[in-house]
Amino acid sequence: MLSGPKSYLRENPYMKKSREETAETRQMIVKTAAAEFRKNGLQMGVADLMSAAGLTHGGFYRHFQSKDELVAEACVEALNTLIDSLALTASKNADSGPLKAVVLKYLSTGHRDHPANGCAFAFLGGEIARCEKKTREAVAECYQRLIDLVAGLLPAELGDRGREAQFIVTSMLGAIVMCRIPTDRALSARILNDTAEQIITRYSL
Amino acid sequence: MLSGPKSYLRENPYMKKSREETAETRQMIVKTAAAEFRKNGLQMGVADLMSAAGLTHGGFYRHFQSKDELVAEACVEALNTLIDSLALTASKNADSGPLKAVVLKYLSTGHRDHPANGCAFAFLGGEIARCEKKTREAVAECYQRLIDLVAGLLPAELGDRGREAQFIVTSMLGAIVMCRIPTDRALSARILNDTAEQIITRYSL
DNA sequence: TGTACATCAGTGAACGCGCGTTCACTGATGTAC
DNA sequence: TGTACATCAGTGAACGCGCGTTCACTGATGTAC
Repeated sequence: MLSGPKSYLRENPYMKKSREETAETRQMIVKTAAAEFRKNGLQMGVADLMSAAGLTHGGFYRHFQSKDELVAEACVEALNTLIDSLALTASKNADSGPLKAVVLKYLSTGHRDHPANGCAFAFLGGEIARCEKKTREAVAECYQRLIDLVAGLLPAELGDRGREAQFIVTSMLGAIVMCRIPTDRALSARILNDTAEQIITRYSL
Repeated sequence: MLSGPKSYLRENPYMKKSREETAETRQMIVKTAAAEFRKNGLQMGVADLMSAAGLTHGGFYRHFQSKDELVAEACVEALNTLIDSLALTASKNADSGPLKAVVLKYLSTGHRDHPANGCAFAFLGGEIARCEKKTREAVAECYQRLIDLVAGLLPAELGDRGREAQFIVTSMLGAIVMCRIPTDRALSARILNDTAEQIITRYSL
């Protein structure tokens, strides 16, 4: 194969370095899109996205078949990064209430005010629900990952930790969706604080 | 004034019937938009919206200064209609658990599958958060209305009914946002049922 | 009451603009021998 | 090693299309006298 006819060459790992660099560029576009979509919504344009990544729009289709493909990957990237960072928060607070730390981090004004690093379920949920099947399924898998993380932080005594985790996650999600609507900062903060307090009290975190 | 010079005529209620009909048409456009926006998102076009209302796009600006003006009114219309219908459900079930009936109606697959009549917080929340101040403030007032409705259905013994209501509403909201993402109907239904069960159990509804 | 005029909701063509996507081209890099 | 050639990420102009908005026009209805 390695010394085979020309038509086979494309399937072999020639030009390794170039391919690695290309993959890095692609990943950088995905990461940029993950931030920009959360800030501006999924209707943000390909040209603006590429320029936020320091490139011009024409090169976009060297990396992606369509904008939809990027949307799917960017949502998954955004969610996995968020879940990783919540898992890190949990392990950093393993001794002093890991779930409490996760809840307080998720329901913080910092989360509310920095959509670029925030929860794509909350910032883009409505739009994702209108996306194509593949995107929705990939995002649903991330949801499962988040549920599993939270379930693992709940006391083993609890009857059905998955169900409790589901409730905790959707509660927090709803609070972040809602708290971003009012322009009244006090009302907004109250939504976050009330929800955090309810969860912490109910689960004695 | 009534017999004053021409320049004053516009301020008087001449052509009463026409003005009423115009107001009805305008209201019909708002109601159509309230449904269409929830189905397709706020980025839905003015031309499609007007054609869904049985009109052509050109007439739009006889009724609204801009699309943003319609967006604000349509969101408020959608939310008030939803809140009214939940209040009706509560009063119909005044004897047999009004809040339980409200929770089960909100967290139903019927709600999930019929966005045209659904909760604009859940279906459009992320997009509304990116709207202009006026829209966000008007929507936040509707949120307060919903909180007050739910708070009024909670037992008076509860310490802070507003806070409890806030938690119930954001939990339900988060569940509806999330349940619309998976294509797996079983997972989707589980999100709704788990949340309903948790709320009903916790508040002994 | 009848006639001439004014109003204005609704129509459909047109506006400039930005969208997702395509394409001919460039130039840096890797391959062939 | 040196030279001729192939690859392909990235560029920027261009594509058709749909967007929000404007405008000259229409025709039904109301007003003036």
